[in-house]
Amino acid sequence: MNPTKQKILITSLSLFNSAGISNVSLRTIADEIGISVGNLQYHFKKREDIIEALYFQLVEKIDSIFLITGNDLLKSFFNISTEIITIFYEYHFFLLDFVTITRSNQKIKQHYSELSKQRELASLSMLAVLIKNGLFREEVLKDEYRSLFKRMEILINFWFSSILIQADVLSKESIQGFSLLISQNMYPYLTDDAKKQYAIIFPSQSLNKQ
Amino acid sequence: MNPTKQKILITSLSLFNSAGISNVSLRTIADEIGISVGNLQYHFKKREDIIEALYFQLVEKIDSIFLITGNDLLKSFFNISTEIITIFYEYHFFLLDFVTITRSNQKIKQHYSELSKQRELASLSMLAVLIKNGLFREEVLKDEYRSLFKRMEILINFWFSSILIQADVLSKESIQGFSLLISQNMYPYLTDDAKKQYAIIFPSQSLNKQ
DNA sequence: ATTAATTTAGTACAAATGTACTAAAAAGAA
DNA sequence: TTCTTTTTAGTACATTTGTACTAAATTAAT
Repeated sequence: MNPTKQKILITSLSLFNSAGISNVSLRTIADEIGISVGNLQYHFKKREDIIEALYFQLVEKIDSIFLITGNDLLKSFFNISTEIITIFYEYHFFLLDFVTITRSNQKIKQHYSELSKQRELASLSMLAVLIKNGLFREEVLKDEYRSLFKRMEILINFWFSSILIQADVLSKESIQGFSLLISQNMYPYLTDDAKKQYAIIFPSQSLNKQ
Repeated sequence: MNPTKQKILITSLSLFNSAGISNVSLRTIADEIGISVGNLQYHFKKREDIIEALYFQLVEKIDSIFLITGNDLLKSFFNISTEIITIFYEYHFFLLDFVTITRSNQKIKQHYSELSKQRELASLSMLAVLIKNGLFREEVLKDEYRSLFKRMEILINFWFSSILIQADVLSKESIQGFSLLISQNMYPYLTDDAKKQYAIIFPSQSLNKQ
């Protein structure tokens, strides 16, 4: 890719993340790089185009996660959400303005909508495997795991938002808090066998029984 | 309250909800009411002041929920989240732009931050009562119910956002989906006794055992 | 009825933003 | 070299937005 184009994407990402999309104009980006707005416009006709490009970068990175599959089934299941949130952190501007972006960009909205459906199917079939391997219990409520997926999706998409509505800055440490949240969300669905493994994977969460 | 002032708040709320804050200017509001911008400015010096006023309206309404306590402990516990989300729907503009608003308004951010802490304490003591009454099980992980509260908070705050990043419009029906999500989030923490009650409260969620 | 306070309308302005357009400079191809 | 294409810079413009300011109109008070 054209080095200028690449520089624009990297700088935009950094500025978007730290200041929020609405506070970053084309001039801000151009000034930060040290090029003219005309030049910037030559590479990206509209501001939306930059956001779109970054979105598809993000999607690609997330996709690559699902290609790697570990040996320890349960552990890799927990790891996936940590890996996702780590990449999401790199692009957190997008999540912080998720609603605004999809509101003004139909292309991204439609793409994400499709993606979400695919992810749901993939997650449910992943869960089916975990059940078959005796790690997750069977459903005891109707659509229980679809509901679990939905909740996970919301937690992942809006975790950083939930931090920033209270804190002044977003730091990388917030990723750890997320892992705790997610693992505890899963816990009740584990079989007794898997719960023992859980205690080994997350020893700090264990209760000191008296 | 001054009738014009009241009209401004009602109209602003309606416009904010349907178009999103960023697409509603002072002129839009004034035009919609049929008054001058000058007049509007007389009542609310800055656009932020309208948002602030609406925020505190919202907070007040939510507060009033916690004053009412039903007889059936478990049922009223489930009802609370439905009541909250119903009021949130009335003010959904706020939740859809939660990050943007708190980013530019320190007063709201700090107030919400305090509020959140209070709500956490209130929820945990509520849960303590439910445990004492044999409806919720004891914690089996460290800070398990704090984590549950956190998850509930995120789901409540960003439920409408999670709908709108995929759908084109937000309808009142989305409230039902939320109730399902929340009740299923609670289910694993219920005692066997409470699970039986659950099956009565939410018969449609029961699995037809074969 | 006169005065004072409140409410409303209208105008104007400065700042910012996306974007269109032109021309120069640099790079590549023949 | 000469010609073309790509890349860059610079200028200019239309629009929007929040907001300040002035003056008229309305309402309340005495």
